[in-house]
Amino acid sequence: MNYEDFFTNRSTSEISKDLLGRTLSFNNGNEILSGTIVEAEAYVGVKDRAAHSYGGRRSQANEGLYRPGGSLYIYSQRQYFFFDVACQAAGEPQGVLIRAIDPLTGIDTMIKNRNGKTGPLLTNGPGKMMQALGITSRKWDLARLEDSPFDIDINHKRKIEEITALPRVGINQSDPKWAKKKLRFIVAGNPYVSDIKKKDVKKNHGFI
DNA sequence: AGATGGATTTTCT
DNA sequence: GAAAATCCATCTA
Repeated sequence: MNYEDFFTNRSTSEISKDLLGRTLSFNNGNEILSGTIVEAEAYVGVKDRAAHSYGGRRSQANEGLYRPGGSLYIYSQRQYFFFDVACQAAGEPQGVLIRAIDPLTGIDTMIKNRNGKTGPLLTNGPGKMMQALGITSRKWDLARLEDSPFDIDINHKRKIEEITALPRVGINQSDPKWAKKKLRFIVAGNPYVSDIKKKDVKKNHGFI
C-alpha cells in the first residue's frame, strides 16, 4: 500500500474515518514528534459549500487540494497553520483536515512549542496541533507525504471502540445543508478531541 | 460549564 | 476592506 492508493479509490469520508487510530509523525530534524490521529474532517470538493475548493475555486493558496491524493495542503489563518492531505485524483479538489492527535512521542518538545500548556490543550485542535509540532510556515505545502518530514502510518492502526460522526467545526452556517453534514469523525471518548465534554471522556481514550 | 469578544494575518474582492 | 476549516482570556451561573 502506498500513499496515493490510500488517499484515492474510495470516498473522502471513508479515508477520513480510516485515518483515526493511525500515527501521524513529524521529524523536526532532531526528534520525532508523533501522536495518534483522533479527529479528522472530510472536505468533499466543488459541491461542498464549506470547502476551500467550493465551486471550483482555485488559487495559489489552495492549489494543494487539486494535487493527487497524498499531497499536502498546508494553509494558514490567524497566525495558525492547518494540516490537510489531498484526497482523490489530481484535479478533484477534495481533502481531509487532521484536527487532533493523542500525543505519543516528543511530548516535552510539544509542551515547549505550546508555551507550557499540557494535557489535551497540547493538541486538541488543528491550530494547536501544528503549533505543538513546531510548524511556523507553509514550507511543506504541496509536498508529497513521502517526500516530507511528515508521516502517516498506513500499515498499522490502533483498534477503536467507537467512531462518531459529527458536523464540522467553525464553518459558514449560511448553507445549513452543508453546515450540518456529518463529515467530522472522532474517536469517541478520547480527551484530545476538540470540545469534548469531560463527562464523555473514557479512561481508555476510546481505544481497545 | 457555557457564552462572549478580542487578537492577528493571510488571502481575496 | 472584510472574511476566515482558530484560540484564549474572561465573564456569568
